Amino acid sequence: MGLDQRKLRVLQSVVEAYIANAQPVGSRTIARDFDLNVSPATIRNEMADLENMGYLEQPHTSAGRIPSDLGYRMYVDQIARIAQPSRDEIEVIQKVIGHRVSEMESLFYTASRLLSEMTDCLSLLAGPFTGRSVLSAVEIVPLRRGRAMVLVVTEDGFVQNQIVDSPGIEPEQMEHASEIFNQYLRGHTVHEILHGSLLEALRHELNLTQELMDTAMALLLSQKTSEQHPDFFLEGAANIMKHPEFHDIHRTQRVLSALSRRSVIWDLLRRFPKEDIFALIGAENVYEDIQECSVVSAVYYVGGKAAGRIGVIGPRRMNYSRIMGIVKAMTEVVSDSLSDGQA
Amino acid sequence: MGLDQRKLRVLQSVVEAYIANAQPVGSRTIARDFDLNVSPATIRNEMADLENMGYLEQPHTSAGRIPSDLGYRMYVDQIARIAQPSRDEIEVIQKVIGHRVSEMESLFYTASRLLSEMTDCLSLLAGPFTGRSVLSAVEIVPLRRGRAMVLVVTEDGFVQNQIVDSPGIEPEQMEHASEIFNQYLRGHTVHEILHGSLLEALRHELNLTQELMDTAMALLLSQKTSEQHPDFFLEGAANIMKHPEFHDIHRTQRVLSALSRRSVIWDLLRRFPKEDIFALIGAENVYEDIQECSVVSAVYYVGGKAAGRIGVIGPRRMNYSRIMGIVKAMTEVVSDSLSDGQA
DNA sequence: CTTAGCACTCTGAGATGAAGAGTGCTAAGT
DNA sequence: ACTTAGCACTCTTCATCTCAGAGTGCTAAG
Repeated sequence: MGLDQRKLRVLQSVVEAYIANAQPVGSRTIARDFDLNVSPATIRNEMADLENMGYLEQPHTSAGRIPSDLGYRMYVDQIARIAQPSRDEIEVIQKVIGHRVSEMESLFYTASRLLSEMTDCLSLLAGPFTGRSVLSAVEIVPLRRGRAMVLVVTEDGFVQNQIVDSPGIEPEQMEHASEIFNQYLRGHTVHEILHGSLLEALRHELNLTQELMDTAMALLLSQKTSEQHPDFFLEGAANIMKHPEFHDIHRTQRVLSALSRRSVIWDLLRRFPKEDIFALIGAENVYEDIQECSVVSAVYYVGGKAAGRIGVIGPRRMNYSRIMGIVKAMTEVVSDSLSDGQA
Repeated sequence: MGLDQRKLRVLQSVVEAYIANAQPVGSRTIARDFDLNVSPATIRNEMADLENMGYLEQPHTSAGRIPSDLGYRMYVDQIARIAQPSRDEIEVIQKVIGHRVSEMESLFYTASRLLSEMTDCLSLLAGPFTGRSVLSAVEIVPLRRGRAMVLVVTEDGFVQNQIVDSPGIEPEQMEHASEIFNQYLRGHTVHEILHGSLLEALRHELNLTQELMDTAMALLLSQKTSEQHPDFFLEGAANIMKHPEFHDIHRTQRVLSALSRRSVIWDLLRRFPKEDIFALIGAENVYEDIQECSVVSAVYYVGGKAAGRIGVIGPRRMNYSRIMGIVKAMTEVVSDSLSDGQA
C-alpha cells in the first residue's frame, strides 16, 4: 500500500519538525505549525498508521513521534528536493576553495574543514584514486645512507613518494633509471601500467641494471596500495558535538573511535554506492558503531573523470535537503578547481 | 618557605591518588593507602598548609583536596621521575614504528595514533622543520594546461610540492630550469638558500629565461611558509573522552574546537619551550580554551638535528611520570627511524 | 607536635509529587 | 465514511525534600 498525499504531508511535517527541534513531534504541533487544515485527532490517526507502516517511531507511550530510518528514506527519496545553497553559501565556498589550487593537500584539507563548518557534521573527503591518472614524471632522487626516494607525479598534479633502500647504487645509475622509467611510463595511466605489458617491457630493460628492480617494484607497489587505499581527510569532531544526539559522550566516543581506524574508513568507502550523490541513513550503513549516523556523499571530478568522494557524517536527524545541496556544491567547486584554471 | 619532607610526601600522595582515582582525596585515604605513619588529623593539618601555599585546592568545603597547577608543577619538577616504559610498551612502539620508514606521512600518522592509543590523550606530532635540511633535488614537472609542479626533496627524505601556473613555458625550458635549480641549490640547506646570496645568483642566471622567475619565487615562498608552519598530526579525539574530565561535552567541544584551528596549533607550537622534554600544566598554557589540559612534548631528531616535536594533550590529571616516559621513548624510536636504517 | 573527638558543611542518591505533553479510544458531528 | 471534540490514561521531567556519607576545622588532651 502506498502513501496517500496527506500521509506524505504528515510524514514530511514530522521529519521537518524533528529536524528543526530535535524533539519528538506530537499531533498538536503539526496541526498548529503546518497547514494541513485538519485537527490534531486526524493527524493522530495518520501518525498511528504511519507508525504501523514503519515510517515513524515512538520513543515512549506519551511522547510524540520521530522518523524511523524508513521514514527518512521516504522523505529523502520521495518528498524532499536537494536544496540549492544560498548565494552567500556558494560565495563562501568559492572564495575559500577557489583560490587554493597551488597545494593539493591544502585544498583538500580546507574543503574538508569548510564542509564540516557549514554542516556541523564530520566531513569525510576521500583523496583521488590515481588509477586512471596519466603519469607525468617519475623521479628517483638519491638521499643519504644508501637510500633513494621514488617520486611519481601525475598530470593532475598528484604526487606519491616512497623511500626505498638501495645500497650500492650510484646517483648516476639512478638518473639513468629515472630516464628509463620516464621513457616507458610517461603518458600512460597508472592503471595501464599496472595491468598492461609495460611492466614486462620495463622489467626487461631493467635487467641491465639489475639492482634497480627492487626500486621499480617498490614504486609499483606504492601506486598499487595507494590506489586501493586513498588518503582521506576526516574533520570536524568538535562540530558534530553541537547536535544533541552527540551530547552523550559514550555514543560520540563510539562513533569517533570507529572512524579513527583507517581500515574502517577504507571499508566504508569501498561499500559506498556508486551514485553521483547519495544519502545513507542510519542502519542502512553496515557499520554497527555508526548506525546512529547518516552519511551524505557526492563524487568530485578531476579532468572530467570521477576522482573521489566528498561527504559528511552526521546525526540521522540532519537537514538532508540542505546538506545534500551543500555537499553537491562543494564537489562542483572542488572539481572546477582541480580540472581547470579558475578565475 | 620550602616544603619539608613530609609535606612533599603528602603532596605526592594527593597527586598520585588523584591521578589514579580522579576524585578529591581526603586525609583518611592518604593515611590508609600511603604509609606516612601519621594520623589523618596530622595529614589534615599538612593539607591545610599545602592549600594555603597554593599547592592544593578544595572543590568545596567538605570534599577532599585536588592538586592545583602549582601542585602538579611541584610534583613534576621535584617529586616524580620520568618513568621508563615497560619492556612490552617499548616493544610495541618499536614494532609499530620501526618498520615504516618507507613513507614519511605514514610513519608520522602511525606514531601519532599509537601515542594517543597508549596514553589516552590527544597526540600532537609536529612535522619536521625543513629549514636546516639539505636539499637533495629540485624538479619542475610539466602538468596539463600550462601548469607545472615544483618538487623539493631534502636529503632526509621530505618532499614539498607546489603547483604553479606557468603559461607559455615549454617542457624543455622547465627541464633547463630544473638543471639550474639543482646546480645552484643542491647541497645547501633551506636556511642558507633563503637567507644567503644564493637567491641573488639564481635570480641572475634566471634572467635568461625570465618567465621562470615566478616559478622560482613560488618555490622559495613555498619553502618559507612551510618552514614557519610545519604540517602536524593531531589524533585521538575519541581517546581523550575516556577521561572523566572530558565527559562534559561542552568542555570537550571547546578543547577540540580550539585545536581544530590550524592557527591555534601553530601558535601553540611556536610558544612551546625549547627544552628537550617538558610538561605544560593547565594555565601555564596561554591558550584559554585548553587551560584545563596539560601538554607533554619532546623533540625528535632527523640525522642528529632537532626536527620537530611529538607530544600529547590530555587532562591535567595525567600520569606525568608514565606519559613523559612514553613520549620520550616515542621520540627516540622515531628519531632512530628517521636518522638511520633500523634493524 | 600529634591525635582523638566532635560539630559542622556540603554533596549525591533516592523518594515523592505535581505539571505537562501526548496518546488512544469513544462518541458525536458533517 | 471521514473528521473531530472530549477524556481518561500513561509516561517523562522537574523541583523539592530528606538522609546518609565523606571530609573538614577546631579544640583539647596526650
